[in-house]
Amino acid sequence: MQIIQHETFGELIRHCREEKNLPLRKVAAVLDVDTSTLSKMEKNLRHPNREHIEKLAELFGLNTEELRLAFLSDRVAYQLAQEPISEQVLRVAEEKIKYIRSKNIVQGVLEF
Amino acid sequence: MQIIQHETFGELIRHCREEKNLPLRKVAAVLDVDTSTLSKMEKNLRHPNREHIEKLAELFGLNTEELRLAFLSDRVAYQLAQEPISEQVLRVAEEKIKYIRSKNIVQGVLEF
DNA sequence: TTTATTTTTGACAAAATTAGTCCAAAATAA
DNA sequence: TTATTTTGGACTAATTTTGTCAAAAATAAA
Repeated sequence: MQIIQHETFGELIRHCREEKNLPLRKVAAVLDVDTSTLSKMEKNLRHPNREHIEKLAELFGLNTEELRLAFLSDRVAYQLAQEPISEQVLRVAEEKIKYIRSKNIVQGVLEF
Repeated sequence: MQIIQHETFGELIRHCREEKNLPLRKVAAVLDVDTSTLSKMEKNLRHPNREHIEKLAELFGLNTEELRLAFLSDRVAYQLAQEPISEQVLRVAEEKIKYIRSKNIVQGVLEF
């Protein structure tokens, strides 16, 4: 399955579910949540945790990382969508991440 | 004052305060919070709201946007610092923001 | 049509997170 | 020393987030 870049996490898992012709009921059972919760997740009204993402990835044959990418990028995008300075925020954030990581590396060993 | 890119929001406002030789007490009064709250803000243990940012910008003669940039980029950076895929997250988020904005523009009018 | 099944929605309580204060201790300056 | 500033922990209140339930709405099957 080819992931569309601007597809939200919710849209993505809904499309996967529809592709497999599964009712919410079935997928919700795998995640161990109510159908209502999953319905909201597909509408981005509830957010997945790591466990949800792992189970969904397994179920739909996706890479865990790409599902996590979809979720994390959604979160950042919605946090910044109304900010006129979003572009700069992303660039500065990228630099800060590099800086944080460089600080946490002591003689090649990661420390957190 | 020249803003250092990898300086956190907390570090930034502390440096500004020290430059003006103001005790926490004075700045906290402007923000209408306890010195303890401001101390934590300078250590990034509490976060500023829009009002705090505006008052701090005015007090230190900074642009509101650059202060907000410092705060928002911190938030994104700390959310993604432990994610191996942070770079991709930033790129996809950028695309999603463009997409969200394009959806919200109807005949040149912003709709939210 | 009916009937069964799936999906959506709002209301709600529980859980989790965040914010701000108080106060005492620690650090610093006078 | 003494005064002032800064810090940190404990705590409560406020806010946000989560998941469920139950009923309504939508869709599919008989």
